Amino acid sequence: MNLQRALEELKEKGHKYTDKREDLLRFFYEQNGYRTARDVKIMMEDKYPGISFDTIYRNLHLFVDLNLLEVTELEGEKHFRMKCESKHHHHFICLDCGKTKEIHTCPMQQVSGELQDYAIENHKFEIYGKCPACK
Amino acid sequence: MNLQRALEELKEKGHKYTDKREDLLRFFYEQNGYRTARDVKIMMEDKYPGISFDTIYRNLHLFVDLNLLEVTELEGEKHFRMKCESKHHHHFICLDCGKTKEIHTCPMQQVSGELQDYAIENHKFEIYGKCPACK
DNA sequence: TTGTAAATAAGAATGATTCCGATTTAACGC
DNA sequence: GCGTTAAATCGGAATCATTCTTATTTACAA
Repeated sequence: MNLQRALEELKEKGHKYTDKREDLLRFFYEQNGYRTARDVKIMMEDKYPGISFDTIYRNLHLFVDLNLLEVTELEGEKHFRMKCESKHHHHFICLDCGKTKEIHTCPMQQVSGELQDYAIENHKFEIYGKCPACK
Repeated sequence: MNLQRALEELKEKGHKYTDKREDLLRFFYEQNGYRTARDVKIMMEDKYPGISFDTIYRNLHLFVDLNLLEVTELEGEKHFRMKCESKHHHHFICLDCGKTKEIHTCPMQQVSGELQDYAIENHKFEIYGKCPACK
């Protein structure tokens, strides 16, 4: 899903187009890593001085609901990244720069047998460390 | 490791014995699930009215450092549980009651090949849902 | 028993996130 | 284009988890 398609999706679901939303989405589409609300604010303040955290969080959560972004919790802070289009996978996350690498191993098939009477809702498999550039 | 052994460990590392520390550890040893600092405070207030969050957090972190407790981040809050003694494994976590079930599948062996030039520091594999009792 | 460093209490401070009331704006129909 | 209206935004206060600070208390070794 590219930026144009994402913006159409927004409209189809009855949300309004705003410059801020386009720029926020573009920010995530232009990188391959997790970013915090604070990162977003710093980036947006160039063009929109005085943009409020309320706007940023509201939109981040909207985009997560619309499945345009995904979120993970790291060091007491929510981190967001563009939603991957490729088939189900997990991520290595660089603790320095936030960049990610896809991991195409998922242990859930082997696990299901161990959880017969449990209602599985979701799962998280993440690997943390330093990417080659930050090492 | 049982409660007595944990308390000895405390002393060996040069920390003092206090009733609060014993009760805090016992609380975790008596259950099999993740609990928040708030949960601990509520439990402790019966016996120690006016116990401060500072004391609770300080001790929780001390016990994590001493490898007596482990911690995970869930819904914007840190959750703690007794450190498991059995060999490396992961957990199913009930989103209602916090109780856990050990998962004896770890995908890290298969993954290492995908991360040749990366410095892996740690990883997290957790499954979330409802346990049989809460379902 | 006493000295001292560790532990604790109480409450202020911090940092991320959410809420609220007032204002602005996108989009729709005319 | 113009007016209407619900959605979006702003600015700042509020909230919630967590940490810090300062003064006081306590465990325990000598």
